[in-house]
Amino acid sequence: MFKPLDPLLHSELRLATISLLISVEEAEFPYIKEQTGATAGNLSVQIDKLSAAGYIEVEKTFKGRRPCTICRITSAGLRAFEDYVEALRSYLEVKS
Amino acid sequence: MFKPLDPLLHSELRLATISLLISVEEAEFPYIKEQTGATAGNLSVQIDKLSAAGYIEVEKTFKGRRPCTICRITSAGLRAFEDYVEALRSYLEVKS
DNA sequence: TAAATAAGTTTATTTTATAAACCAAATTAT
DNA sequence: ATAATTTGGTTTATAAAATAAACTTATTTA
Repeated sequence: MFKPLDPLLHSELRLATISLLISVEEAEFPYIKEQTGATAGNLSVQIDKLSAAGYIEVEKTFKGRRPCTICRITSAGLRAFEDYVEALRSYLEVKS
Repeated sequence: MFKPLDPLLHSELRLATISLLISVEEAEFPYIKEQTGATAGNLSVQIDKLSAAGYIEVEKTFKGRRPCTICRITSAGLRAFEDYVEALRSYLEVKS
């Protein structure tokens, strides 16, 4: 009846982050922070979790001499998102 | 960009419960328990929260001499669900 | 050169979800 | 008849999560 919802994606900030990364090739930490309205600490933690799950890949480089964290969605992340959306349908669709 | 998600509905079991109640006029505790696969304790807690928020109304009666808890969605609950679904779209839709 | 800002990370706190334990009444088995 | 089990829950305790607060290091700007 109700399909289980991947707890890694069923989180407002992580879902927003993945949603963002889907349409954007790659994104830097401050951009994600700005678009989601998250605090840096919260975002840092959630990015770590998405990364640990293999849903995104994180590249830590430098821009000049400032740190620069770049995130990209992985194919596993994309698949997980699609599965999540599919599972959500079981909750949102009107039953006859 | 991303609309906030009502934390009361952004919970697997509470969302399933509301989703069920939308299509069903009313439902008894054991039925919701069976359909959602929840434990009685967990369901009891989540029903209380939905009730405290005014999203459902709970009628505690008896069936013969056994307790019988009947739940119905309220108009506030229906509206909250619709708002939640609308907010979710901002996370699920493909951005140009 | 002192203060403020940027870009994060780490740690602590609060909330939440969930499960475990419990209760009362009714039913079934011995 | 009474002991064990099931039904229909509630209450309390525990585990996990989200979030914020504090901190670090380097860089600008006043």
